[in-house]
Amino acid sequence: MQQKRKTTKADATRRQLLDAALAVIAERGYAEATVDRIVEEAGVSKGVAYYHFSSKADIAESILVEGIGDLIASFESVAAKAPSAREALVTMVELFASVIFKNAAFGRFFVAELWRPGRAWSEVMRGYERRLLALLEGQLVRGQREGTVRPELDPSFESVALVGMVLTTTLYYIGEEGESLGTLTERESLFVARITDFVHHANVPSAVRAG
Amino acid sequence: MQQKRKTTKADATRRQLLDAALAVIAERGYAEATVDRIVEEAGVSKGVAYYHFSSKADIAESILVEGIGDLIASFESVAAKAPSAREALVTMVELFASVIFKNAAFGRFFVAELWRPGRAWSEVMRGYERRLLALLEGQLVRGQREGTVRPELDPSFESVALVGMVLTTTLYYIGEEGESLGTLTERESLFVARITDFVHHANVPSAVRAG
Amino acid sequence: MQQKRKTTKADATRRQLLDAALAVIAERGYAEATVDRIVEEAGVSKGVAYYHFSSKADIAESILVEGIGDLIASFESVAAKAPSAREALVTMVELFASVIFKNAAFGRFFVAELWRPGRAWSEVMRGYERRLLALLEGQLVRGQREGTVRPELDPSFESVALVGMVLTTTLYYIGEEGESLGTLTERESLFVARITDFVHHANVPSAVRAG
Amino acid sequence: MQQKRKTTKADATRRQLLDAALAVIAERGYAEATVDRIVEEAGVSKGVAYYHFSSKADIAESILVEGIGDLIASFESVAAKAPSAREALVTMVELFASVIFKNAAFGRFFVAELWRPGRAWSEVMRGYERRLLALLEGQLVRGQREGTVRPELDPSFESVALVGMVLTTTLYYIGEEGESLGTLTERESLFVARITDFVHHANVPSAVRAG
DNA sequence: TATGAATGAGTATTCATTCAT
DNA sequence: AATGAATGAATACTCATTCAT
Repeated sequence: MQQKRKTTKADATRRQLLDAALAVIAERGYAEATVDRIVEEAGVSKGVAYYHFSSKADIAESILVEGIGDLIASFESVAAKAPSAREALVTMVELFASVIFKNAAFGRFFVAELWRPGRAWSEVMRGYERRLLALLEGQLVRGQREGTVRPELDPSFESVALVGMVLTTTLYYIGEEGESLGTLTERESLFVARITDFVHHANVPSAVRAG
Repeated sequence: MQQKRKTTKADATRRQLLDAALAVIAERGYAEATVDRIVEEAGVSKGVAYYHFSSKADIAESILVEGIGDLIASFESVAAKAPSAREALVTMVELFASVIFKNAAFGRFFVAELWRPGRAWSEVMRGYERRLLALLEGQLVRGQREGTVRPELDPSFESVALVGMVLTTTLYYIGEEGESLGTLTERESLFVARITDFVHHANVPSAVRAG
Repeated sequence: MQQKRKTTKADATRRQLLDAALAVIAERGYAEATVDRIVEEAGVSKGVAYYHFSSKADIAESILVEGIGDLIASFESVAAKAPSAREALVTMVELFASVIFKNAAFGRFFVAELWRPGRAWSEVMRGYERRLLALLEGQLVRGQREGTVRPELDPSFESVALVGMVLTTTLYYIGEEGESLGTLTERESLFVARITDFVHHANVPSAVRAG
Repeated sequence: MQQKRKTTKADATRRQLLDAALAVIAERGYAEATVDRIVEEAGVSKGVAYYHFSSKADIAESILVEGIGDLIASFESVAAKAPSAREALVTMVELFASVIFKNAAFGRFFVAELWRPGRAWSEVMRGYERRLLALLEGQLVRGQREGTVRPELDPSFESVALVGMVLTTTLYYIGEEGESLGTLTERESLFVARITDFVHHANVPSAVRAG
């Protein structure tokens, strides 16, 4: 118990650092985020940052891994429960957009690093990306089996397209309208509907849609 | 004449610097591209870089402005000549993807900076972005008038989605298959077709498509 | 008894720290030996190092003082028992070389710190050095009285020369041949004989030697 | 010529840095010498240090290499000119001691690094050391041929012993008496004579010496 | 006695930019 | 136009030491 309390406090420090880092990185990007600013924002000394993480890159990677990890967990849950690929895809896209709406900082960091040349992140990070894309791809393939996704579509291509599109449009929207706090506003929900509608039309065979 | 030759030589140096800068930036991103590496790659001295450009950011912005400027010019030409919005959009998307295929370095730089928080570039750069998006938007509106784009689509939303999707999928494809030299290969053309098909389905009303 | 057992355990921890510190210092020198590495090597926590020692320098000094202290004790015993200066000197040199052979880490640390500019060690350490040199010097003076050391030799000079020579040659030998475990090998004994022979010739007047 | 002047100025800066670095290192050793102190001492900015050298270690290595290089050149000249091994050895030892007398800073740095565990210096440095020892060794072998060095001596062993002895005794002497400026004082010459006498007795066969 | 989280001053190194030539 | 030496502020990272538990 004594032990536990200590561990908890150390974990709290770790969390503060991650939160502060995300905030600072979101402001000006990874490269311009300084460790000094991060620890100042977190209200801890510089030393602890290096006690808990091995480097600035390690901090950033932890943020990305954690964020994508959560997303992957949600996607997996959706994949397991959704009665149809169509519903799974819609929910996934909604989830993804929601996450970005609620944490634009993470979205910005993610989009900036996802296609960044010469990325600093390890193979671990790439593995996470692949898993995220694979979950989308899986539902697209399932949709083709179920007849709700056009057979001529390339699932691998489209999973990337979906991620790129959701990220870019949502961030663009936030840039113009401001970030969301708490639950999505009506306008935001409308916007998400626009994405799912777009995807729906792109995917579904005319015959089915007409029906 | 003396004057002209000199100017020409100066222009050549400027060109060398821009090309070298793009190559270096493409490798590891803007932040990790050093002026030292750029002048080394260009084979000129450090001082001359600051004779031709006011700062490192100025070099980078010149690259972006030039690249997007060319794209805008092409788009404008397409917009003026295309007999229908539908054809204009397809051509624009093809053009865009081609540019990236032939110059992945530029594509990577563009995608990294387009949604980057706290961007270093001036309003000039934002103006270019807006013009690029406006040209796509214009054709989407035209398409709605012509009945080949679903009226419920938001042209502003979709122009952003198009740019994001084309950039991300093309770069992803290049990452897996390697960059193109010279004209597009058959596989690359097939890939571009996949994008236009996706867009087509997302845009066109069922009735029209069915027809 | 409770007391004693505790003391014993505390002493064990102290011993572990000293041994670990010597090992770490021997690897890369005092400056590059970190307290973190030392406690890791010792298998104890960081705090405990500062419970037993007041500083990193204190740990290092303890090692040196202990090592030289042992050497001094041996030298004193030799000085008391040896029937002649000549035998005393030979035994001292043999002892010194043996100690280094069996603990190259200590030898390296000693030689590095002995002539180091701006040494971190206190006057205590200097006192030990002086005592060690004085014991050698004492036997040289005795040898002069006994007629086995040339009168024109400066005992102060030579005591330093002996220490320097034994340290450097032995470490050089170890560097080439590897450290000794347990008793000295035949080759090592041969090497030590080489040192004593050298010293013998340098010291002894021709008349005596010839005799 | 314009060119030459520039080069000269750059070289002067380089020299200033090396001199300053030696002074600072001599004070407290390599590990405690900071680049800040060095550039302050040299009266230049921090940046130039890294323009001329790749790292702090590079600066230090340059000092060592230069110093030993000079010594090697002198030794080679002596080896070529000396009529006998005996004279060559005496001159070499005198030269070596003189260099240290006139530049104790270098001597201290040299002795500290020569047997330092986990040395930072490259193979280049080791090569220099070997060449220095080889030149001494060469004269010892020659002396054995000429009959002025006892055949039972191991030249490899003794070359190391000589270097160690000269370095340690000279530095010890300087520590007690202070460094020399300009030519050697009478006392210092006397001290050097003491070394050569010691070496002489250690080397020469009794028969010869008696003769 | 022992733990390990936290501190913060210190350090090497980088790099955009300037400037004398 | 061009060179390359020089500047100095900024930055990631280290590490001896402290301290609450």
